[in-house]
Amino acid sequence: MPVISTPSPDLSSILADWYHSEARDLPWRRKAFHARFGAWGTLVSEFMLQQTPVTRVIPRLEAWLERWPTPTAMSSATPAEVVQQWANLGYPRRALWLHRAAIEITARHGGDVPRNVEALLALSGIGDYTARAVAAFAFGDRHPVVDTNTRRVMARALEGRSQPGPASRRDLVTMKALLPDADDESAVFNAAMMELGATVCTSRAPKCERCPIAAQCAWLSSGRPDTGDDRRKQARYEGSDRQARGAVLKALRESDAGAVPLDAVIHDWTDLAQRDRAIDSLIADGLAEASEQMLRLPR
DNA sequence: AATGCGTGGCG
DNA sequence: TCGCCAAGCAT
Repeated sequence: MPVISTPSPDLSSILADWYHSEARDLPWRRKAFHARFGAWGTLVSEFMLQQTPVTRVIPRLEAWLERWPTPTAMSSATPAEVVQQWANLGYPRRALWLHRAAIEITARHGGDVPRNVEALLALSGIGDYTARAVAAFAFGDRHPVVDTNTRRVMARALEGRSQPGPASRRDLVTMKALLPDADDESAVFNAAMMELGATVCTSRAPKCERCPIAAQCAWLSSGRPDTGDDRRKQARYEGSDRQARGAVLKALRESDAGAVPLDAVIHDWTDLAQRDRAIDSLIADGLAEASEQMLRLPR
């Protein structure tokens, strides 16, 4: 009988095999995409993917990059143009932050997206996730990339919980300990953990029968217990201030004249105090400006 | 550290 | 129908 036992493959090689055969063919994973747009392409895709689903980002990304193929190109745009191009991707402050980041990259880094995580973190709109995603996926460096997907996979596979707890910087430490030693393998590991969480180890109705690491999952082996969910619930959108802001901004984006009379902005809105609140807060956020009783996108 | 911030698809 | 959820960030 066999004297030589086959070593059981480690987590990272199982995930790498699975990733290479099962991962979705997304634009930002193509070699041609990196050849055309470099790290800027990765950075823009990551901004758009902050809380906006992949399927909604895909049709908007290429148009953005064709209009502004480099940080320097985008740095000379106006906020109004950027917010307009962002359209209905949601959370329009991200468009302003991306614009500021482009200006900062042009000023501080000669127009080249920095590779260093500290430098990336110093840019507007870039936090722990985006900084390391750019460093790992655009530059191939070894950093723990922690997002909602990897946190859920770690919570289930490692802790046996049905949902992760609130996001914590400790997650970075946990993820880093799982990374393979080699830079390139570590980038694949990050991508594979995210892909697994996005397509198999989903928040609701996870497809454990299709999971490549089912055999080593603490949650599955203990019978998928409901361990509770201490994540904060999302506030209701219907009737919210956010909905009012969204309606005002939509009106500004769609205004042919580029400006709307203040008293005509979402004129059919029933809660007038809420409408005024929305306008004031958009101005405070730099997403709108008022002059001569007109409201417009910021110039 | 808890909150506020868009929008739309899906079960 | 309607609540859940989505590659987070700044304050």
